[in-house]
Amino acid sequence: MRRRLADQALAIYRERGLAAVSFRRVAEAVGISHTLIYRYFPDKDALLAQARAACFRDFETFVRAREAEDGGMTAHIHSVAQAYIDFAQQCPADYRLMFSTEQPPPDRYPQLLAARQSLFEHTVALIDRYVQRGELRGDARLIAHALWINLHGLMMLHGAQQLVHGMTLAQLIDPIIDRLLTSEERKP
Amino acid sequence: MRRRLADQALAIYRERGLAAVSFRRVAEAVGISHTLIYRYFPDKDALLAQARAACFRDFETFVRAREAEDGGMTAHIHSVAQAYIDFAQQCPADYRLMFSTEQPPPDRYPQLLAARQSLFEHTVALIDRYVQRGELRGDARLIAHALWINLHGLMMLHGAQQLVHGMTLAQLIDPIIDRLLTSEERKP
DNA sequence: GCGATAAATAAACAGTGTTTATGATTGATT
DNA sequence: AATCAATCATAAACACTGTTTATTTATCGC
Repeated sequence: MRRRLADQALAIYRERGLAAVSFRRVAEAVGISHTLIYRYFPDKDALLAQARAACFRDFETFVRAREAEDGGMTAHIHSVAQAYIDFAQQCPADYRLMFSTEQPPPDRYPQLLAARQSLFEHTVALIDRYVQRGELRGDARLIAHALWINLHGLMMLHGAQQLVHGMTLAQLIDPIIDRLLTSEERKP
Repeated sequence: MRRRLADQALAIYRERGLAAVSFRRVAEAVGISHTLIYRYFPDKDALLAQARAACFRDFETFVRAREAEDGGMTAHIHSVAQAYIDFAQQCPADYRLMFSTEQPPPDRYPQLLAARQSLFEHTVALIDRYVQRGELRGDARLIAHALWINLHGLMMLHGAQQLVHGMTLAQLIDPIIDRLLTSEERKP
């Protein structure tokens, strides 16, 4: 039931925006009274946190389904980056909700924290594999950070329509990733 | 008067969060009736857009005041990056508001667009100076993009408390910038 | 002084998250 | 099987919100 409510909240968010996500509307869509939601969620933030967690799980499923492991390290990591970009473009609402700056501290929602952490740890693990094999130098977690930093920063500028015209996102991010994978490790 | 209202809205936002920014509260703080705000702003989004624009202007003033031009290119650009990080940490609310994912398309608010563009163009200009002098290779706008992408991505991961412990933001971003400034230009 | 215009407010509307009171349903106990 | 308690579900109410419409107040040219 928690899932049905969160799914419905997400559906409304997707097609009508955050302001349209109200207990009344969600409850009506599910077919219950709006005060009954309080049996399943302590407040609206908790409902949205659950919806966010669902987004992160979908995000991870999407990336896992798209990553191409059989073309070598470079192709593999590029495919992950491309999957990240594709998801952000195909599901802009989900992406906005997940990375909204106005959400309460995620410490209070362990499921959300876990879903997001799981996605990130998947990236760390895949990079660490190549580090272990000696194909990549450096700390896997730091490289994963750099990758996420660039992907998220790129999507942010894209969302703000502040990118140079006439270039695809792939054209912008690919050289950055290449640089990330080929450059020597530094010790500051 | 528009400024007074936007300033007060920002003040309330800073200390009590977005949910607390209401026409009633802003109007009371300024000493007018809440419906009078409609003489100055068509709706709440417009009021918030004005507050955002003020943030961007403050942001630019802050960065300009902090950038150290007399230590050479590398020190100069590092100082700008550090100013960016410092502002985001000293005024987290302003930063959240400026880069909120839930704002209406900024095309509708020319002042906001101009303020943000002005800040970005300042970065482009400063980098272009070094490109013109031959100290830096590549397209200034692309390099400025890469810089912003990394800075914003870093602050996002920081805000999500997803960065490795025991490292300052400077320790994370400095090697990235060094790499950005020293690596050869690529033609994808 | 007076009418027209602008400025400011008050009242009202539809809708919100949340709390409290009220009714329906179930399940176990005697 | 009847009853009591605990849960489930709803309805009503509260204090808000953004926004619209009506009403009052002030200002200015003549």
